[in-house]
Amino acid sequence: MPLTNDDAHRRHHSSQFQIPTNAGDEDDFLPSTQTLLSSRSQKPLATSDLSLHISTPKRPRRSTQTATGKENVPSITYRDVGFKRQKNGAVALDDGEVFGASDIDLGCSLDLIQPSIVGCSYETHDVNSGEEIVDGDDKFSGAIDECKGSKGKGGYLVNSIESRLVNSRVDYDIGVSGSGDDKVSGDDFESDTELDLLLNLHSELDEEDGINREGFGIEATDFMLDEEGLIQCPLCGVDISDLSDEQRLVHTNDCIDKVDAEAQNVALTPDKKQTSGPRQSDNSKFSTVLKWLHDLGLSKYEGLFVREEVDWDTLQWLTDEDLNNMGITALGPRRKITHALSELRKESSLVETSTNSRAYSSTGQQSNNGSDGREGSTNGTNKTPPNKLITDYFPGFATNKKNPCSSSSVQKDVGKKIPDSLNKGKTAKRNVRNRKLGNVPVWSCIPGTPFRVDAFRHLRGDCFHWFLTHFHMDHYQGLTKSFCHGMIYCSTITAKLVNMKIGIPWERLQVLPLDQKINIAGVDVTCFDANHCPGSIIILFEPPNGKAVLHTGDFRFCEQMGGLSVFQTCRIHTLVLDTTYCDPQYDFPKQETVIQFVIDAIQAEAFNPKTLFLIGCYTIGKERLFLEVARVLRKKVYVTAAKLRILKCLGFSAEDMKWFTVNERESHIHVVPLWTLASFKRLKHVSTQYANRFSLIVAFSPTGWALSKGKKKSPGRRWQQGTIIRYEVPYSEHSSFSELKDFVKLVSPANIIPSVNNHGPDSARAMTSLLLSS
DNA sequence: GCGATCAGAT
DNA sequence: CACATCTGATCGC
Repeated sequence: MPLTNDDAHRRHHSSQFQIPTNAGDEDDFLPSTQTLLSSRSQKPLATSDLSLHISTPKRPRRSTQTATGKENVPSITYRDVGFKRQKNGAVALDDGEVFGASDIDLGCSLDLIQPSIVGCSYETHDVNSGEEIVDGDDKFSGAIDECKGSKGKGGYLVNSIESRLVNSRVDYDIGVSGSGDDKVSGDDFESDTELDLLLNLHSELDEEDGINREGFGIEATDFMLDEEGLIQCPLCGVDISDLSDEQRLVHTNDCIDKVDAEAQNVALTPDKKQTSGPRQSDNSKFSTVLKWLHDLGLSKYEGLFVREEVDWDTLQWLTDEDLNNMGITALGPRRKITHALSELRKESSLVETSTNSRAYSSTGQQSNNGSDGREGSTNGTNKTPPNKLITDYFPGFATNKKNPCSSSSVQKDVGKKIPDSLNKGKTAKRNVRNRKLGNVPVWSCIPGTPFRVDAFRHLRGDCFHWFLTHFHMDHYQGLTKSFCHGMIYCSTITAKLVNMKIGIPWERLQVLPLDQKINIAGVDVTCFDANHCPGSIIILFEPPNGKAVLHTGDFRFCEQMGGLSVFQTCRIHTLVLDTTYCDPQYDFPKQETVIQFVIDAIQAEAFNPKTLFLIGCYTIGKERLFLEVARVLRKKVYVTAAKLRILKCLGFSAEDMKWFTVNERESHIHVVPLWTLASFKRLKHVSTQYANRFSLIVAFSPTGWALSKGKKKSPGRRWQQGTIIRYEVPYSEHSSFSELKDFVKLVSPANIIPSVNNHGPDSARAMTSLLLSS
């Protein structure tokens, strides 16, 4: 049942948004054709720019079958939003689940905001808008202030670009080139726009690539060169200089398989140990600890140490706080232990890399913790040699690019399919990421420290210090409220979200300040804003061994970051790098450029008052995009109450917050989850629901993948089906290829560990063109 | 019945 | 591809 005018009238209306009246009759309105756009746009430039060719989406739309054979039809349902229909027909948010995952599914909010459409009374809306959305968490206010304080220092929030957007000449670098072979409307472009750069990128890189191949022997760069220039197997260290490239791969792959098999054999137990009892299965690894305790005359704490699964490695890094947390509340015993521990550390610092063989490494092969093996290749060479290839920083990269299931055959044409005999789909991918070190991926271990980063999928008793770089599912996955493995370190914003959404008690959360060195377990730790999503951090670890490790988490390199003095003053030994877009094909524009594009596109279409604009976002992420749209256009954007609650955690100023409204009548720009925009099917559903109020939907999908492979040089895409237009805009919260390049150049690490190893076979080559010295 | 985990989806 | 997420099934408590 469509919303009637009467219904609309009875809802309270806001004057905030003035609908332009100069548009043609709504009946006139044709589903945005290129001509129409051009002729009506306030900015001819923008409209011509928008004239991307309309292509058929590649993915066939089909309903998917669940495992049970049930039709999995995406739909907007009450259940999706986690609210309840009340007796009177009104709908209320289900408070008990306000922050349940589904509750944040803003895309499903249409039922909520348009209850009459689905047969509810208007009280519903009142229920909604009158919903108590005040957090009531005063205890956080200090923390939030702290966040705000960081604004001026170059945090996520600092990149307010409003003034630049308003004043600067519009750079239509994106969404302007049509299919890629169209000529860009000449007058409107300067010759040296980013677009040109984009267009030239591929050829340039190809050339570069060629040079590399000839000059340096690109195929060999996947392997480690030792100091004498011999090529070593990244796994066993054997000299393989004399082998052909293929033979080298074969050799390496065999090694991987061996290591993997070993890791499988020994590592299966820890994960399964719930069933067999945590203690007995690997009691031996605690025996040294227990003996040590006994020698100190503290046998009575044996139980605690076993319960917390403190093995010898973990022991070395326990702090007084840890001991207290474990339940050793008496000061005397804690003193005794910490003193004994400091003695231990002194000893072990003499033998620098000497972490004892890891718990699950029964084979003698160093199977864990990132501090070993890998470092051997670059050990001692803090100075970066000139013309070092990027893959020189990826010891064992050959192992990563290889499909783990392709065993030991050399294959460049292996394609995407993984042999059925082994893993399939995502499982296989995970194995790619996690291979090499048994269970714990290399990138989550910080060499020289007892720390893990974003490794909650691999919780173990051998670690007490868990860092979380930001609050995205793929980084906190595995973290549940029953977490009992020590302390979690993260930013204020992340801590707040972790506490709220997962229910981790504050006692387990340690907030890390920004731009300020602190000491944790004998390691200096400094955090910087990662410019990824709110609360995201880059972490610098300076362990006693002098080999600084910089872990970027997910990050987008930006000017402010380049200005940080640490990167110049501190020698970074190991860089754990977000390599999501470490491929020349990903060279998207600056965020502000994309934001400007979105703003202009909205303006171009806004002559039609019956246009609904949708902007995609994540639970956390892409805020800057819709906030800037709101600020520049001076229009509020609609968010659901649940989303607003999240936004309130992110440290935005009161001034910024006023651009958000939970009253959808106040805005024709709605913020929705990205996946709502993923398919036209869903968009059509939205369109149907809004049939009375809107005749056109313009959706923006902000994603770095907008520039991916199949899409070639088209820098942003416009799709249209009937009265629905969807733009894929290259708004990325990860570093582009060239930004990665700049960052690596700036940091000049001796060693790089990629945190994303999901590149196909070809990208190895692409990576090699990442020359440091260029 | 609930939470944790995983497989399979967009 | 998969940025990050959702959904359903399964298992253990």
